[in-house]
Amino acid sequence: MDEKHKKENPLMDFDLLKKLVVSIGDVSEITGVPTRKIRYWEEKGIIKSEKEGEGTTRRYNYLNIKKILLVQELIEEGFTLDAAAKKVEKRMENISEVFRKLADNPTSDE
DNA sequence: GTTCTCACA
DNA sequence: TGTGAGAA
Repeated sequence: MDEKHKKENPLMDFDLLKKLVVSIGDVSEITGVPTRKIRYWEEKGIIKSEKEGEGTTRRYNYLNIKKILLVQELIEEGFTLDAAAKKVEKRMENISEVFRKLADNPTSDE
């Protein structure tokens, strides 16, 4: 049906996604993962968060949330943190690449 | 609301 | 592996 992008799709608001940065509490609500667990994973080095300027609060962007989501799914399937982390790292490479591509060139039809 | 540490299952 | 409780 749609062969070309005539208008902007709200579901493809990559600019918003790239600017989307929330705290650990919001991530726990979105991912359903307790804040304790998120800090625990980061403590193990599975996930990484960015510090907000002068604040010490962790800030997570879309990629971080996606990573947490992937880890959670894998662990629930029976994988361990290290195993899940490895698989997620692999996935993140593709995800970040595709995401960057789409966000930088949303008018490309492929 | 967030951070950290100590301790437990 | 994940959580509870206390303290700031």
